[in-house]
Amino acid sequence: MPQPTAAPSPFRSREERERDREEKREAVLRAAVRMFNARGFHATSLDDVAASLGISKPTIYHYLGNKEQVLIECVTRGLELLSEAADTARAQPGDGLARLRSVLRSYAQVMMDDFGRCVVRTGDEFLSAEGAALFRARKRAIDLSVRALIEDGIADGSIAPLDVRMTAFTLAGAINWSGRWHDPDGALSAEQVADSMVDILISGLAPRG
Amino acid sequence: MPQPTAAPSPFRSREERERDREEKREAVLRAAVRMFNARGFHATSLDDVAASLGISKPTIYHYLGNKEQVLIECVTRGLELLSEAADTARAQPGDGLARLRSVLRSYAQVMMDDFGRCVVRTGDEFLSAEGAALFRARKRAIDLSVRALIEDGIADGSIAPLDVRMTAFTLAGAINWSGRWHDPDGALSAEQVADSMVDILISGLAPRG
DNA sequence: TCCCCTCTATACTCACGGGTATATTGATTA
DNA sequence: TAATCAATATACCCGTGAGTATAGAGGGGA
Repeated sequence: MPQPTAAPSPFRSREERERDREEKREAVLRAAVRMFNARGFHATSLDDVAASLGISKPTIYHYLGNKEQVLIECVTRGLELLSEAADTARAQPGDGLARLRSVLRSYAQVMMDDFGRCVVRTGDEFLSAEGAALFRARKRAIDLSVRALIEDGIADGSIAPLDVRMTAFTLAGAINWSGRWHDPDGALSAEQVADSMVDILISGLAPRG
Repeated sequence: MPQPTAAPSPFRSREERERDREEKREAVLRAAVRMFNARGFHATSLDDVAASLGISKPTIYHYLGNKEQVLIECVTRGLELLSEAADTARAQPGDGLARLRSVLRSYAQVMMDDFGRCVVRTGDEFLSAEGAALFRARKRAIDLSVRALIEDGIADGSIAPLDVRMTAFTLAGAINWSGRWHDPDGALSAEQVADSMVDILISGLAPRG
């Protein structure tokens, strides 16, 4: 006889307690990433983050090792979203350009989200040597994903024969930057901005003959 | 009877001393901007900057008010170079697209230079309220300059009728980002990179019919 | 029932770094 | 020659913030 969900017991089972813990960890990360994005990593103290959740600093240390690890987890979340966006869109049907368009749109939307923004705003300077190496490796993987797609497009004729490396950097730059200026509470949704940017990048500025 | 320049006196005149002072100030700024770019503003102490010049911290304070002012001077240098690039290129002959191309190239080259890089890497978070306001105002002026150029191009038919604001952000983003990844000691010169990026942005990815 | 494990807080330590008080040297000026 | 000023250093103060030692409260299991 299953328990009615409307009458939850105050006694928590093993899994429930683990889920609670995970939830709290996530809450810390979400609070931290918002403050990092708003004020910068160095200008945000863990006391500030704790206060914004109504808890104290040692509680944060109970869930996460140290300040750098908080940042790394945030950045990792962002990078995972980005990789995911790239991989799922890449598996869709269509020619190279169509798939690239799809990837860029997803990519851009992630960039305007909290964790994506954190990826753009976090320079290698903020991380320890090992952290920075990991960070670079993951970013490189995403870059290679995009480059592969551009190569596909060039091969099938849907993309002009451009310098692949330079094209990837140019696209990434334009899109990354949106994480800097886009205001989530503004008039334009992330989706609208993403679509506009991608259209501009694909069509270019010069009028089509 | 003019002094032969080959036999400089060890006694300095008024102007010479002022020039010396200015030179030293510049040297501090150059050293600082390099370290800020390499390690980040907060991670760079003025002791570090001083040490890299073989001087001590109070000497820096002798030439500049405080740490924020050091950063503001660096950023201002960069913004001045950027404005200059925009204004001179804008005054050239040609249709809107040609002038925009010229502006973007100069802009990109500044971005890959020490002071330009500093502009991209410095978020509002690092500055005090007044500093940030000034910073934003100057960036906005440059943005408006670029938008005006895009509007000119649309008006004269050399640029497709795009959303001006979004186009300006997209272009700026792509170019700003080069300040993050371009390695001045690498194989590609700033000029080469600038030209490539601008070509890609203007022509887009889709093959020309 | 008693112990332990989880979660949380208070209150601390300690290093780092921005900024300053003060002394010194040497050149400029009265 | 005395007074002054620019340039520089040494040695300090002190706030901030990362990280920790310790304690207490309360549920779960033996």
